[in-house]
Amino acid sequence: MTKGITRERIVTAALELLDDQGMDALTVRALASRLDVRAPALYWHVRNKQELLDEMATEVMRRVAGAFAAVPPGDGWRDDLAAYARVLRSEYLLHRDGARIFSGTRITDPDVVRTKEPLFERWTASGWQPADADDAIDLVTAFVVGFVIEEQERRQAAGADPSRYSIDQRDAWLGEGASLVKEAGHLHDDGDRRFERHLGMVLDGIAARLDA
Amino acid sequence: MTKGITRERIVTAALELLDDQGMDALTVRALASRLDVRAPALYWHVRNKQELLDEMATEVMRRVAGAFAAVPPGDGWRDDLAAYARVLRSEYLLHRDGARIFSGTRITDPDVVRTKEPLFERWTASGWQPADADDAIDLVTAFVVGFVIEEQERRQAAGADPSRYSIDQRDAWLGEGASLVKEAGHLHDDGDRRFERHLGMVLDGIAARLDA
DNA sequence: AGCATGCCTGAACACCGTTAAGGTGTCAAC
DNA sequence: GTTGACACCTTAACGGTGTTCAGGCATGCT
Repeated sequence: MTKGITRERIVTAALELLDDQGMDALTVRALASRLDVRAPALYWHVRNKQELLDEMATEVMRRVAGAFAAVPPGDGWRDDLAAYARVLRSEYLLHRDGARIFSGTRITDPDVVRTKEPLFERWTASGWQPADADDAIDLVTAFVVGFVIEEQERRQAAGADPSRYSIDQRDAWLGEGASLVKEAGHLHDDGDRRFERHLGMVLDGIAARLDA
Repeated sequence: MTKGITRERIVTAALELLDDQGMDALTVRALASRLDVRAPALYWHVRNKQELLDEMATEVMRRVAGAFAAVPPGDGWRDDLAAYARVLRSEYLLHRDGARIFSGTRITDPDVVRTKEPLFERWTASGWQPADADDAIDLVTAFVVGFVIEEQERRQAAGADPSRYSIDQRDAWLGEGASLVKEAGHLHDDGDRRFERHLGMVLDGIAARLDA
């Protein structure tokens, strides 16, 4: 193992540690140990733990931008937005509690923000105002964040206590009555299909407002 | 100050402490001190800090349910959903980092979940399937969560470093080019109007799929 | 009177993020 | 070839965290 510690190696090791052991185990000491180094060594490269977390979030968004750039341009804004939503979700899903941890954090790298420019160019060329494009991206982002937070919480709770998400268990927990709430729970699906269905509604809503 | 500590008093005191001082200051010792008691005393009433956080989240959702129940029934599902979205947002906004902290946490009180029943009754009576109602509520919830997470992050960052969100500062940070991204940033609005506009799009999307 | 039980305290443990002071290696200058 | 500067890492330590444990008052039941 090479001994040179760099800011980038710290960030990628931190993401690995997060995935392996979860947020609580992401301590400075554990991270240092994974890099074969003592804890204070990290403070030479990073101001403090918060800066490390910001850097991790930026790295995740960098990967989102990279993965999105690799997707061939779609046939209109709807394809583009759908591709962005899927990329964002899958990048969040790669990391434990990814959506909760990495959403709403300040991006520290301007290049990541600038990847939006080609999108804006395409959309304005087809008649959108920049403000519309901004609304559309932020709305889709908000939806994905909210969706994946709930998705990951559900997944994690099911992993920790499988009985918890059994239908019978839930019905019993709900007690008497509430038959429609129970019924809805029985029909509740998970995963990609649900995501695509909800995403479709969001895109329909954008279309209703902004499409000519 | 009465000396009897109860689970409820702990939870409300914890919410107050969170609002006053923020998440980092929400320590077991500080909370105990606010209740005129030493830290280990709390462990008689609460298993551990995680359970306390779950209980806080449930309390917030209980207040959402209460506030929503106080709203007169709307004229169709769209009014109901909009009212729910507004109540949820404002309850999140009441607490520092509310959306990030309280979203996607397991609700520990079945009564809170059961408040959805009357809504489901009204909507199915007017033609919706229970699965549709479930989709609609969850989609709106996801949107509100994502929206408010970003809203609170922005607000907090602006408070900590006002220059950070100045337009000139941002343009300089973005560097050369990216003119459309910059322009969109200039037009970006905040607060209630933005929320209502985005909420309207989400509801339009639901209407496009589920309305007859 | 005695005993159990409910609720709280004091002391302690292991671990956390972070800082301070000091060592080792590398490389440039003289 | 020695000296000095600097980058990078270590050991030691500080204050604070969540949590546990043994004990200590009250209160109420037998």
